[in-house]
Amino acid sequence: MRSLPEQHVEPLLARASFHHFDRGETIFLQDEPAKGVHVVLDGWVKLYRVSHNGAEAVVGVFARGQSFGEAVALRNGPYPVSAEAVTACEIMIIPATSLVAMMHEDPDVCVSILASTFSHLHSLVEQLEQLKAQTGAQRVAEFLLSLCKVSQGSCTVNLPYDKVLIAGRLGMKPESLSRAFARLKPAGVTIRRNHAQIEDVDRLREFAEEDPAHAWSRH
Amino acid sequence: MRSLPEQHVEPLLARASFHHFDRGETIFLQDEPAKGVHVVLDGWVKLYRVSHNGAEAVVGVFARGQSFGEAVALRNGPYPVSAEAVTACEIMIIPATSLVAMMHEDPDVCVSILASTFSHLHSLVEQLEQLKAQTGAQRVAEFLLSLCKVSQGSCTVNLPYDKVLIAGRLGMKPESLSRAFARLKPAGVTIRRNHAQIEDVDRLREFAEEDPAHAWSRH
DNA sequence: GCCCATCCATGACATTTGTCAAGTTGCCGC
DNA sequence: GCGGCAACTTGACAAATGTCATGGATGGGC
Repeated sequence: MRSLPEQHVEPLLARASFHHFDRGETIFLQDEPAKGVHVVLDGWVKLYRVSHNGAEAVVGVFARGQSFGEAVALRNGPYPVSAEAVTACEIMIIPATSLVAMMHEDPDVCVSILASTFSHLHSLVEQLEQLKAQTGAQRVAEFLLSLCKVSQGSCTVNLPYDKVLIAGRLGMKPESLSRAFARLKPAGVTIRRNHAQIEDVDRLREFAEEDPAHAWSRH
Repeated sequence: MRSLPEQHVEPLLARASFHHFDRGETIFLQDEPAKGVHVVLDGWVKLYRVSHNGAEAVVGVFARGQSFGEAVALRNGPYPVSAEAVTACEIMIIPATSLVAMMHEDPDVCVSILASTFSHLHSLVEQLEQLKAQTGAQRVAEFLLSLCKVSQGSCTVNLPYDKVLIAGRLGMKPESLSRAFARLKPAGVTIRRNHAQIEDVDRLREFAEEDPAHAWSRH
């Protein structure tokens, strides 16, 4: 939603509704009818699916400034995922009808919405690639790199949410995440509390991109 | 694209280009600039990503009548995935400029495009859920069920493409697919050549939805 | 300060999956 | 029919991950 043309922001804000959610509170559930586009003003939100057997698969974690539910709101369908506040949250909901009205006035709004939807699509594709092509430890490495502001040298990053959620986001159990952290130690990563110290970003990147199949052969 | 309002089909067809691809031929590569929306007229197309270490992750397999590349074409960005003809294919490419022009005339076209993009999004979310929450054998079971036309009783389905691709689509190696097929035998599935015989659809569904963690406990 | 709940790390073990190698099957051209 | 190729299956083994149980650290409430 950040790409929305400036002149349209005001009227949308006027028709939006604002909500507070406490940590752990459900924002909406899978299969509920869509209320509109959700924009995170503050806090963290996770999107997840619960499968038949009860397992939970985290599909995305959203921070301040990000939005979700564009496509589903405009189609007026049911949510394909559930949403839960991971921390206390402020959420803005823009009713689909406002967006539709605006789309009729200015087709560029379509492109903005498509842009946002596309970035979700892209993120899902990346998650799939990582799940299929990387080991747990490598996914953790990528995750740390994505939080890292510098592109070389050393760096300390803050783990943005608790480890159970990080594990879920990366498609593993918390125990596996712990072990993955341990396995990153030789690559120069130290975990203390909710901080991760990276000795050398390039070294970590190399670790993340190496072929898992050949990892053992190098001594 | 099937949901496109009727009156717009003709002008799009007039500006579209048509292409033939042989089996195994590359349709486009990741990071190439997008040419437009691709519609499969005949054959099968796979979308995939190649990660740093060379592993290939299949992200989608498309059949006659399906389209892909909507969002990326309209954003004018690079493809996030590569596309390859799995069988000989006929592909129609609709230039993004035609779509943009049409969007300006009729905002409902936006909704059609969003609908298509959304269904891709949904499919990716489902894949993620399955990868994270189900065992290989269960994913194979779901795959067979999705090919199955009947909703109960017995059924014979045709495996639409070769097993290497099925394995890739389900996030496993061909060897694991073979073993998964073997494990489905007790659930009433027999594989012969490229046909799968399902004794009882409900029984298979039950197998697919059972909690993998408790699978061993039931004798 | 102390207790307790929560989060996290670790170990032992079962299961699953990948890897490598070998064997089987069916198909095609001759 | 025969060779030869490609697709597939199977087995043995190693690595990765999940499961369950335990114990340690941290931080809040009293």
